[in-house]
Amino acid sequence: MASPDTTDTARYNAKTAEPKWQETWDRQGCFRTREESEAPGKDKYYVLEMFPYPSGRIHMGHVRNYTMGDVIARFKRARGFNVLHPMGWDAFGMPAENAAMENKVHPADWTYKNIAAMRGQLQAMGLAIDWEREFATCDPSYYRHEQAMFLDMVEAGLITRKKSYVNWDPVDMTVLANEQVIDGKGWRSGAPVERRELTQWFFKITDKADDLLKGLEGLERWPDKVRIMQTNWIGRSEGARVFFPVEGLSKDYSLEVFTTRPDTLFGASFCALSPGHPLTRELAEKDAKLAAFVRECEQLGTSEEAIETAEKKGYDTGLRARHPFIEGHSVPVFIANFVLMDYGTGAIFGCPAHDQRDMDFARKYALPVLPVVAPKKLQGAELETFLSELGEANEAFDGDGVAVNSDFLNGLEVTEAKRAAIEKLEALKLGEGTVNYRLRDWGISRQRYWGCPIPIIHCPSCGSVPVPRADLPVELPRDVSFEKPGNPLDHHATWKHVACPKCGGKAERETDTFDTFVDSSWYFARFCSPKAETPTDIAAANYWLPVDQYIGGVEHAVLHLLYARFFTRAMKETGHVGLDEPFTGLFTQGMVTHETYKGPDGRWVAPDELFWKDGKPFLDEAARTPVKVGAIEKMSKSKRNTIDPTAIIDQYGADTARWFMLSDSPPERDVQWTEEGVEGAWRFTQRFWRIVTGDPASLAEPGAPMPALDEVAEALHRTAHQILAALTAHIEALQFNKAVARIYELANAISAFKPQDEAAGKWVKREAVDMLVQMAAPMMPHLAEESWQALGHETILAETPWPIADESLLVEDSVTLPVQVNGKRRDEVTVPRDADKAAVEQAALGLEKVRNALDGKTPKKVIVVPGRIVNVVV
RNA sequence: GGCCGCGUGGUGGAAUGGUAGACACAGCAGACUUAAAAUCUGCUUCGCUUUUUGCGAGUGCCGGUUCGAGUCCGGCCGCGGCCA
Repeated sequence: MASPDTTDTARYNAKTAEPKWQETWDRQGCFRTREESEAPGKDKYYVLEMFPYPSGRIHMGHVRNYTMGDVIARFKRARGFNVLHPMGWDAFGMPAENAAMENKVHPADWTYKNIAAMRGQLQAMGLAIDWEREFATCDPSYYRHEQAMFLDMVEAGLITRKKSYVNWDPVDMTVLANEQVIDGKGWRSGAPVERRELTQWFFKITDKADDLLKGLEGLERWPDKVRIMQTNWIGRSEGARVFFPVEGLSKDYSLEVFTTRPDTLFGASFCALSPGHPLTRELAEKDAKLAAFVRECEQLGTSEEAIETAEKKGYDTGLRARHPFIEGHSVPVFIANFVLMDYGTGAIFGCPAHDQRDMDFARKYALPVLPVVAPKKLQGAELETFLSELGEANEAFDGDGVAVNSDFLNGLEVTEAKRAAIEKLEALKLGEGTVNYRLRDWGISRQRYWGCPIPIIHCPSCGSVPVPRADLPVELPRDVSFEKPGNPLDHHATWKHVACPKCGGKAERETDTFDTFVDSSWYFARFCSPKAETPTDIAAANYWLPVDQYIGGVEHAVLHLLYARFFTRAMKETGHVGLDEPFTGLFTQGMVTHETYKGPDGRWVAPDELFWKDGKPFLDEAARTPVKVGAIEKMSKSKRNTIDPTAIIDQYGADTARWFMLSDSPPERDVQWTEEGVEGAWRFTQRFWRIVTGDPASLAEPGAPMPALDEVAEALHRTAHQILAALTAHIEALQFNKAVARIYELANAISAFKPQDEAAGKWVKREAVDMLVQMAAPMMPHLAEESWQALGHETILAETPWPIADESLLVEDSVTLPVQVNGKRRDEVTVPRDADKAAVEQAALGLEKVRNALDGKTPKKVIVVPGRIVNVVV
């Protein structure tokens, strides 16, 4: 085939056209944001794609994400909205420090260099972005406001400092996220990870758990999937706190446990404490064996999964806990590795018959298994059998049923029994009904350099003292070394030693920095007034927020989106914004995938290293070494199945890449990158250009008055307006693949158009071609501008209003209805649109094929759905 | 194991309960060309029928609701995601 970068003048040359139009848009300030006062009578529209981490190069996922956002931005602008469409950089984080350690480059230099490279790549995509609002979260001019808000939030009681377990890498001397722990070892050092207790800063997100849960109900333009994931993550569960007085201690002590199943209290056969429980600590001080057991537990990771899959282990303290309901009965107290200090009260009671974990534990330590719930339908002998089998079983029964062996609860169904048990506990003052959440407070301390410093000074006499506002920002020191393991801020010679702002005595800075999720929890608000002297300009924030359409990967369904929702509430409480929910519309796009290839040595082979012969890939041109085609997977460096967007843009142009990313696959689903697909997209850009410019003499002058239309001209006229209406609805609904199909349909209709009357033909073809170009503009903006100009228009398409479909052309005068006999299609009948049912029925029954199908029988019933279908029932 | 989503041609995918397969990719045939590429035209769910006309089957499987089911309901099978 011809090379895409040919200079043939009959071809559309993306290589020259694209930079030209990018420069024109830039020079004319087409995408500069208009403040409220500059846009009277316009509604605002804020479209935002999740901002990228500056890794160094954009990838196809970015291309897909930013193309979708750009289509919306351009479309909404053409539809008369005042649009905010900004871009920035999620610029703090570990990869910069890794690069510093590996390549001896300063994290700041590495980051800003990457930003410059990626900005250039994004600009080559021709995005309708207001670059004047760009910022990076590692700019002190950004993070100073984050520090100020942190202090506001400390004052507002939204933040707490407490101890918590972390994954500790003893070699790198750093805290690891759960996903950095692989098989219990640090991902970089390979050293066994320890659970360690550190004092850290926390946002009190659990205080807002109910509010965050309720808020989800109002987010109607969010995918249900994401709302369900957040609901599960918050994990609200109703249950009870129960007190078990402990015997065998020198003091009076009641163990507080949380349970979602107070109805199974009569089946309790032990209590278990978390290794981190205060009572455990106390006991461990006098019990070396217990202390050793606790240490062993701390070798385990902190993730629920790690704890869940580990072998259940316990340590019998010898203490007994008195049963709240059964006089004179007590159960043993264990320390158990599967009890989480962070969930509930850090202590449970075990009812082995009705909880699998408790069952496993009971069998291991030979504890009794007493069934206290049975399926309702079981009676007499069947019930006896069920209960005795469960008593011997290794499988717990956690289904619904009625209480048995449970004194005053007997016969009550689970829900009823829970309520009755709670009432009794409250009457006995041995417990109460309570709500527990799976959600934990958001720990934001990171023992790392490349993050926003926490603006606190620790003074031996005054405690944790906020850095005075006048001293903000607390800037990261530039002169740091990554030679030593651990946090460079912690062993910096001078930075951390300061005078206490309160007493003036010797004090030390907090050397932890913020979790980068903090940075991304408010950037959308900063975009409203990126240069303001305060974190937000409240008027600008009130105007632009909420984000009307937010677009990003589903991998952020829980953490980022939940934190941002919390942070917005916290900003509202501290007076920085005026709303609770930052994103009214959310769209989660699918991944970009590609085939994978494996060479004979089992190593992954990149697509551009292949030689194709007879549709099969080889490692060499002579086709001697075959390559195995593997699964279609998300593009990733490790599988070597990535395609570099810049290479594609160089070869085919940005419009081709954009068009391909929008074609075929529904945007929420994964899209497979294929060579054929991108070739097809490129060929269409050329065909588009030929349709528009191939025969200028066949088009009327722009703005020419409409002549009388003959039948064929009228048909194209209608088609164009119908397609316009459909495409407009598709883009509104973010159904880009369908919008693409409509463009093809119109292109096909124009190609197939055979005018009869010359004047009418010229006029409707001009209209159809103009519309085609305008409709394609959000998706292929450069090609559309070039076409628009070639069509003789004086305006810039980026500033031209969206065309309006003529409603009267959307309905046809006559309709063709399928005619079924007994639900089977036999023929079709064309009738006037407003024909009454009797007339349609008569026309349908008169059809020869229908009569044949009836075979002389009399119709029992004829169903006529106007404008839809006729069904003759025999 | 729980929750959620998805199963439609060779492929990606269309289809307010109303003509299943729009649109595209790939493939095949033809036109143009010395030839190829590009481009243009046509065909392309499967089976039966000599081609047409036509007939039959068909949206993972089984059943149900309905005049009518890819779509709604119940049960199964398979795949994917999240949580465990």
